[in-house]
Amino acid sequence: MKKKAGVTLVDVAKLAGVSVMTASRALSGEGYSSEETKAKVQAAAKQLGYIPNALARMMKGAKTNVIGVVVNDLSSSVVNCFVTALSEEVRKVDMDLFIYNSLGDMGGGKGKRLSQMLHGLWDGLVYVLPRMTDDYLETLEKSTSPIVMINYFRHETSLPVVGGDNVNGARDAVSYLLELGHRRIAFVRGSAYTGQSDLRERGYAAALAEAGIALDPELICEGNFQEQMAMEGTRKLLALADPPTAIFAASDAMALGCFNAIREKGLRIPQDISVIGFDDIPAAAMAQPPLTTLRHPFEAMAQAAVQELMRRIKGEPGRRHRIEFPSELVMRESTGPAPAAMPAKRSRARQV
Amino acid sequence: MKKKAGVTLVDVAKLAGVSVMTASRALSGEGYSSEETKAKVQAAAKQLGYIPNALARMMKGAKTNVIGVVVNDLSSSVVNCFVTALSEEVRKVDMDLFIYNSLGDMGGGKGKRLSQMLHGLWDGLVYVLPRMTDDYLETLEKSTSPIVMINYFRHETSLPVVGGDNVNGARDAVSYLLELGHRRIAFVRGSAYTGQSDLRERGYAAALAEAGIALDPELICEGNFQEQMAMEGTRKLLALADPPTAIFAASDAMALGCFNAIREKGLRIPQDISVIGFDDIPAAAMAQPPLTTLRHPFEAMAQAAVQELMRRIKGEPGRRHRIEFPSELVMRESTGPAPAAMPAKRSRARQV
DNA sequence: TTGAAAGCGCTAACAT
DNA sequence: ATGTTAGCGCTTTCAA
Repeated sequence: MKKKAGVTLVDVAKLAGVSVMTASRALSGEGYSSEETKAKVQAAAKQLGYIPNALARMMKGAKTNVIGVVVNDLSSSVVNCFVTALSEEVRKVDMDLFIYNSLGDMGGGKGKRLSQMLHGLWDGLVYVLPRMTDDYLETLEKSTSPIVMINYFRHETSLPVVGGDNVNGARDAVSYLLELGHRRIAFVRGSAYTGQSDLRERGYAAALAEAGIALDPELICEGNFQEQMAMEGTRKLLALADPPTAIFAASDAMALGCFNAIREKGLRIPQDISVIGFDDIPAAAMAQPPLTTLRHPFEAMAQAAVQELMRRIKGEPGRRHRIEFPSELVMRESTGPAPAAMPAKRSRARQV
Repeated sequence: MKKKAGVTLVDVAKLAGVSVMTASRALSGEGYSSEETKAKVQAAAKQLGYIPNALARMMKGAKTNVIGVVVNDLSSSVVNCFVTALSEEVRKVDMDLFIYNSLGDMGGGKGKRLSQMLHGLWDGLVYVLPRMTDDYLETLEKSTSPIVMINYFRHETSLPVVGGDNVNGARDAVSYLLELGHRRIAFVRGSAYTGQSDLRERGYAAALAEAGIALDPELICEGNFQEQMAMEGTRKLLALADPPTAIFAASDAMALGCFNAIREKGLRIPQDISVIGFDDIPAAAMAQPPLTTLRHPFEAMAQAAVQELMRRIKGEPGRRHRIEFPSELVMRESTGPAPAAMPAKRSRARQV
């Protein structure tokens, strides 16, 4: 296989009886060319089944008109929501979008390959909920390609970050539960990679502090943003001597895991126990009962990310280093008033 | 911006005091080069922060080592399962994988752009559950690039197709319900794009025919593979004078939609009504009750697709034109014996 | 309006 | 073990 089977512009030009350059112009519409030659060239192109080689075109102009999105875990609903929103935004600015699934491997192992792909193929990159080593982040910061991150709070970084307001979102969630009369409110953590879980926990602690309720370490349970682990954690929570009357899960997926553990025990949501999530993934609205949660403005965030990226691609200065979007409390049916407390429990709850 | 900011191999070679070619060899490890120069060049590359331009490299060898996956709807769980499985398979053969989300637009509108991207960037393409116009399919068939499709049955095609055995899977599903004593079995259709829904419906019809039960058009309801529409359809099904005792949904997502409508009516699954899905997406196992369904062997199918694609990329003849994988019945808790029939209904059911 | 030449960054093939 | 030449397919000069 010496030659790539494809038809090249040279072939088209030859058939049309013009120079390569003329053919190029006729097909791209850039520069001048008579209607006549244009028609002739287009006919030739069609006849030969000519398809321009994207690579070669990209090599010249520094622009590829492609934006890359890097994710670690495509099966995450949140990631999915962002990717879908980004796809639509990118289309609006007339670029193409390719998604690269690093399968959780960013910086370790073969991560090197990714950072190589990084170059030349894209005009810019969006990292969605990235999960990267510190080394990798450093490499990225040094890179000259335009980069924007979505929801990365693990470290301070010089890269632009578009994110939700996790602290205030979480505070709102917990305040809402407090208003409903809950006092024993559990928190299910997510994994630490993006730093979001920590912020949400901070909001949780802040709301409790404002209400004068001491933090009970028993009520904080480990999680990884996924259903399974939240289910296991909730089982333990429910087995506590003084179990919570409400659970704030750091993600909707985990909130749905809580649902399962709660039902398993024969308890009702929200009569016996309230559950509130974070993110507002599609499954939240479809759950039984529909899940109360905090909504990320996915579309707005995607738009901001793309705009910021385009600005950098065009060489304009970035507008802001960090863009935060407030999360909106979506009240559905998984939250309700705290159940009337039993005397024994009441006394224990008060002791704090 | 005349020059791309990036450091090129020329810069590295200059700094290291060697020729470009030597630098190339030292970095790639191909061909001979002394340890000394290798070290020198690598140091220079590191110092300058050199990143090879993927594009330029691709232009030479006809191979890009990239496989593209084209999907219409990334938010579909089934698509997601395939993409994830493909990502892993592709990694095993040491290629990279990029995902292109056509957002439902394949052949119409800007579809042209996609088919252009097709060229040069990829060594091969996998279309997952494609949703394309006939024109587009024809273009693809004429294309010289290696292409494999997953679960496309809409038309006969010369392209290799890796697919599940929809007819027999559906037949198994319905046979199972029949064994459980169900006689009024509804079917919720999916959208027609890939042709899978039709095949599943055929299996449904076949199983009923084998059991000597006539098809009741009232029991067949429209759907689009998604939760919402199945929910609406199920409401109508349940409002029927002689409602079904079991529902076979053409996808898990729809089966979960059925769940909602059933619960809404205060009915229990599976005591009052059984539900069976198709695909075995992750949410199926986590549902309440866990959903009985037909499992696609995602991993095996992804592997077959990648292997077939690699064979074509390497210029070897494709092994098979069409590779089918049987679906496996996964019995969970959403199916149970048919409820004892009421006299009135019994008689109607018998009339067929 | 068209054409010729140059070169993007890299590597295969052939020298040295 | 290293350097030189040439060329991938296209577009950006510049000249006609």
